[in-house]
Amino acid sequence: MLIAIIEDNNKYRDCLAIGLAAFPDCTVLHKMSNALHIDKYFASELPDIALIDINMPGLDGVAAVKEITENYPTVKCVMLTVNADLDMVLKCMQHGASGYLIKDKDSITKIVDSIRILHNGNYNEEFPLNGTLANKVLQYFLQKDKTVDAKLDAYKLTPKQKEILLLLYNGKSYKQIAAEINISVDTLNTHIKAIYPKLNIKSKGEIKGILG
Amino acid sequence: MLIAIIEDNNKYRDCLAIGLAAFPDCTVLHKMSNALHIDKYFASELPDIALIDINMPGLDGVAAVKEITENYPTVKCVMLTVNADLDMVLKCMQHGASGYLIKDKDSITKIVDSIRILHNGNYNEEFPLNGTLANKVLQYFLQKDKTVDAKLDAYKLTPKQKEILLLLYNGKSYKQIAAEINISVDTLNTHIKAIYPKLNIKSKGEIKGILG
DNA sequence: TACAATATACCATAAGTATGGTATAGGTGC
DNA sequence: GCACCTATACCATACTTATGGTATATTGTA
Repeated sequence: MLIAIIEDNNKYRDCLAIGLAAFPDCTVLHKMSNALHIDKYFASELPDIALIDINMPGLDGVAAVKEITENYPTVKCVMLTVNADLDMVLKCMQHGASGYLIKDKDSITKIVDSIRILHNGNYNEEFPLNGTLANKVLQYFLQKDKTVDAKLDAYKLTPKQKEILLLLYNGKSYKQIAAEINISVDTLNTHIKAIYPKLNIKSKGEIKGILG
Repeated sequence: MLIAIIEDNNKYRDCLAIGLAAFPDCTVLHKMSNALHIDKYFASELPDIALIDINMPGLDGVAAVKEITENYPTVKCVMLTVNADLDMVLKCMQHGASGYLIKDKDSITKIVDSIRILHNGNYNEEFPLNGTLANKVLQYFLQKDKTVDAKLDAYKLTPKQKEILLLLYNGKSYKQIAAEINISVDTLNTHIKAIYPKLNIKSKGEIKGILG
């Protein structure tokens, strides 16, 4: 497997390169201290896997993933980071990262195992993910999947407010809602003035962010 | 921790009870061979945790979870099963199960660890899940998330239009979107005038109806 | 080269949404 | 009874979103 390492910390980068070289099926093709010269390196030879540090000065890891997946779709990106930040993981996933490992907790062996899985298997079927992160991501999706009704309970809304919120959530206009539940648009406005502060939002659009 | 075991296999039930009793912080409160008499047992004393076998004759494990979470919301349900069936996991999650472990792969120690986490922590923050299953569930949700992208393809939108539609879908205001993708609000309006007819809609709110 | 498609931008107007205020009637609980 | 919450309604104003029109620069392609 041909590997590119994009990591600003010289020590860790070299350490990783040496560690990987110890595995007969791993060849470290490129070593970069930032993501600015990806094109230059990749022009000579394309790696199978790019190990990318998230926290880098200049062009950061997330941007690097985006660039690689867009311009070099055959290269699979595995993120390396010290912090298990859910937002970062989701961002990287959205931009097409293929895996997410944590520097301290995941050993070289674990890294090699992960990239082997990626290299041999189907990108869509495997996403090497650190256990702690897997749980966080899972929670995120579970939260997202929880029934809307259950979520509404958390905001101490009255039955009327729930009813209205659901109609808003389903994309209906004020007119439609007022007609449907037989109140005036003014009354509807009054209800909404009570609902939004409870959810800490300021517009219809943000309801999606609350209820998924 | 007070534990109830609901498991039709006598051998495994007793084995589990004995195993759990070896941990000083575990007390097996009830042992049941089916889920029919939950009320009778729970009337005398409520457990903290219910370990529930999925495959039981009569009232099955999924139904048991439902009954317990509805009537005894303080009791946390951990499912035990031999098969890593994704559908089952999702069903149990929807009905409020707090964890999902596999009989053969997850040892007693793992079970105890899991219920300790549940007992001490917040139900919303932890969901003990067998690693194999975690991956499956993760894939399921990732796949589910991808369908939005697939749906967009059906409407023959340009990349810019897709980008804008997704931002609209996520509840962002015109101002926010214009700032995010560095175009003027006027240009954004022009794009939207091109997008809505393609989707046969007339307002932001209706996007939810299209993309779910 | 010329055409089509895309992306950009501005103007104007109408419709919808957000937020402030004020007010009345019915129900709950102390 | 009185305070409190809920639901109802109206007024006014500001902001956001929707839709019409017109126009220009870029890109790819017939």
